[in-house]
Amino acid sequence: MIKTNYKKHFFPQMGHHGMEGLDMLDPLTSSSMTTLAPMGEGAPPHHQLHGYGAMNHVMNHHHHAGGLGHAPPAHLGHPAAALHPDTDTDPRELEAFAERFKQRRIKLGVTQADVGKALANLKLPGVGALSQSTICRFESLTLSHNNMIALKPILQAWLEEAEAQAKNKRRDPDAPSVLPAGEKKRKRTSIAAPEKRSLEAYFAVQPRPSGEKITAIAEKLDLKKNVVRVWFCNQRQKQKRMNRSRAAPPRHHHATPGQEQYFLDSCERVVPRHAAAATSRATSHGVDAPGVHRLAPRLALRLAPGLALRLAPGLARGLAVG
DNA sequence: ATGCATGAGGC
DNA sequence: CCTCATGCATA
Repeated sequence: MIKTNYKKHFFPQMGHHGMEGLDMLDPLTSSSMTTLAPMGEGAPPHHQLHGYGAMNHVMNHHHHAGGLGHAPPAHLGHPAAALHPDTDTDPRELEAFAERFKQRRIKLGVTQADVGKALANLKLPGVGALSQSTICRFESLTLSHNNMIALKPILQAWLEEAEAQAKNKRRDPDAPSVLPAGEKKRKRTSIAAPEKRSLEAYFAVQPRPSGEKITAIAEKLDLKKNVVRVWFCNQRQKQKRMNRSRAAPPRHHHATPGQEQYFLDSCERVVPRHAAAATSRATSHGVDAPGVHRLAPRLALRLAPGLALRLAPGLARGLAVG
């Protein structure tokens, strides 16, 4: 089965360790008190992080969608974006910066995770630490355009500060890093390949299935409804992320009911009834079940997503008509 | 580097 | 419910 057993919220009492590197701004020399310690000892208990473990999440009050910065108009890519001289919203500039950033970061000998933590030391208003994931995504431009724009100035500030500190090296014994006690770990559901293929096929014709549709899909693939819903949400985000590569504007391509039904049918019964199939393998501790194998996907046709739209209609009508 | 997830906001 | 920004857990 899909084991998604994470334990809901739960914060460690915090205090979590005094994290090591306090000043990761200067990784090379690793330690200059000036940049101060992340959190830990005397840290003001003011964090409203919401996550599990202990990292912070910094989005302070107010705006959200604007991210840390703001949200400039940013329209999806038209070729001729010579309209606004705003060099900061230019995808090209972002791309260039991301690359420079990564190179210089590496040159400084700092990891993505280090950068994330060090950001908190920058003490910029409203800016706290970020995860390795986010830094990685920034570098690979796998964030939304607005998110990239919001993060750029922050990372740029860090980079400058880090390079400045790298110049005047210093040394200091190091800060200890007592790793905190273990916490409950949340489990990640792992959707098996066959199911994933079915979901992708469906997504190709209808990226935004209704709640009922989602329920139907979940049923057929033997996945929890929420897992399917989240999958579609994440898929949409991915599709959107940096619309680079060209403009693929917001087409509302609506699939005919027939098309949807067709795909639903094609995904059908990937999982045998009952038999709690261990679709997702227990990632990690095997709290889970015995290996159950799933049947091969029933997709009648292996079509490229794009093709599916053009070819499926006829078939759909003939086969299913929803 | 990425997949699945949470949560704040917005409707 | 969705969108968005983010992150833990993983591969």
